[in-house]
Amino acid sequence: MPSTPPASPPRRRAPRNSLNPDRILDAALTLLDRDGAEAFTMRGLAQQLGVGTMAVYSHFRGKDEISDAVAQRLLDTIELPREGSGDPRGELREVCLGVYRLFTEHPSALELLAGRPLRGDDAIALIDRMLALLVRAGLGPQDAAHAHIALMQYTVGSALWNTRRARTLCQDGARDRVLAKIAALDAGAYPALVSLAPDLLCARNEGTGQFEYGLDGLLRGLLGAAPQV
Amino acid sequence: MPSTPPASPPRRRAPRNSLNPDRILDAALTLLDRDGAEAFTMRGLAQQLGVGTMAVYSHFRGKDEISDAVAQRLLDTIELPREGSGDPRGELREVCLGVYRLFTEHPSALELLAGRPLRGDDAIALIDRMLALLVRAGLGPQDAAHAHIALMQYTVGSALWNTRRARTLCQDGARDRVLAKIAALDAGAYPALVSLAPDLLCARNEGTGQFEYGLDGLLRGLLGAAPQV
DNA sequence: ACCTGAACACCGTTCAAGT
DNA sequence: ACCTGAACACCGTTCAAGT
Repeated sequence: MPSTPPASPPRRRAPRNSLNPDRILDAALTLLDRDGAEAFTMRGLAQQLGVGTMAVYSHFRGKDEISDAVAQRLLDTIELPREGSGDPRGELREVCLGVYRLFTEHPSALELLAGRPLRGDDAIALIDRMLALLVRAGLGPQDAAHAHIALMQYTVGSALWNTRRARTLCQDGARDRVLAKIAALDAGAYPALVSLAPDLLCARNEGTGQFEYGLDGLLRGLLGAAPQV
Repeated sequence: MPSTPPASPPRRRAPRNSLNPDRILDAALTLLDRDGAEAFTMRGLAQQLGVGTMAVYSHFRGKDEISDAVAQRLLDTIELPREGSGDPRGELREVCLGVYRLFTEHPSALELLAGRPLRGDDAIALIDRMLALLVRAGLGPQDAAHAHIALMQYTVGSALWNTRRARTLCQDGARDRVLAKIAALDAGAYPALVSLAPDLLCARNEGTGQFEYGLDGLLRGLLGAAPQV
């Protein structure tokens, strides 16, 4: 059938002001969450918007600027617990959980934020809040600074760990291959691993339980001995 | 000068067996460490080897297989402390420091390993060792599993944090821009951050000091109260 | 068997041109 | 001003061909 038109007919020219930074960022976040940062392309973004590839460049300098803007917007969505007069440890827990949730709900945020300096007001507010809580918990300036960084590192590391694990385990048959590998382990050579394998697998599937286990341990170790459930 | 030959004359055909997997992985690691995972390309690798782009494909299926092999080789270089009968906490510290050092000395290793399941024997040995130490420290099976994952997450997060920070701070003027940003902060709006800014900057430049601070805190919190220097 | 260049289907981005 | 396609310099990889 020689005269068949192409399957997707050439898009009509987009009306004059149909595009704007907000619409672009919405589409970018949708694609980022759906396909991951690695698969995020300018061409795909334009297609999602129903627009020529270069149209986006009228609103953003390029891909990096879009990634930055998406990251910034995500940071702004972190909910800080309302200023409480209660124990600072509980509030610190909430703040870290908020950051963790952001990163696990938007896995691409990790890749977007990991490399860039935090320069949004909300990120600043978050850091200030954590530091104030650490001081209120009784830490001196240097301890508070160290503790703040340690908490952020643990939180980011946990989120990264989980999202990467999730991605590799979602592939077809990956789960079975892991189980087979474990079953094949030599119990003589790796006794601890073999006997704890069920617990390891179980710990992984716990959602935020694993994160909270380490977070509570870290807070306990950093803030002092108060047992607190 | 119309007859000038091209600056780099076409490479002679490479002798028959000059290439082998080891030479390829050596070159790959060199490039990865020098330019980062993002800048690592098959074409660049072939050029580094003085060989046509496609020559590498005779020894590896593709880029992913090379990345996997490099990651595996790096993992194998982690030195486990010799089996000690002493306190498990000190040994756990050493193991985590070893992993941390690997990741900070080879920043690309993080990107290579973060997404892939650990399937080398040395990685297995490392996990087994950590679990055994945690059990020896008195943790039950589930606690040991949780603690092991938390320690890995913290270690990976710290290394990621540092290498990314280092990369962005190495760019020209980035350091000054950060300082200017801090100086411009409103002390009324962000009192804790402003007063602790010097401590934060200082904590960052400490090398492994910051990492050890959090690691000791985490070990203290996970293993129990024994104070230990 | 090992190494080669040309070619394909991608990518981000520059550019000159349309409206 | 905003949107467009063609073109450029990249990328990983397939392929048929050289040695």
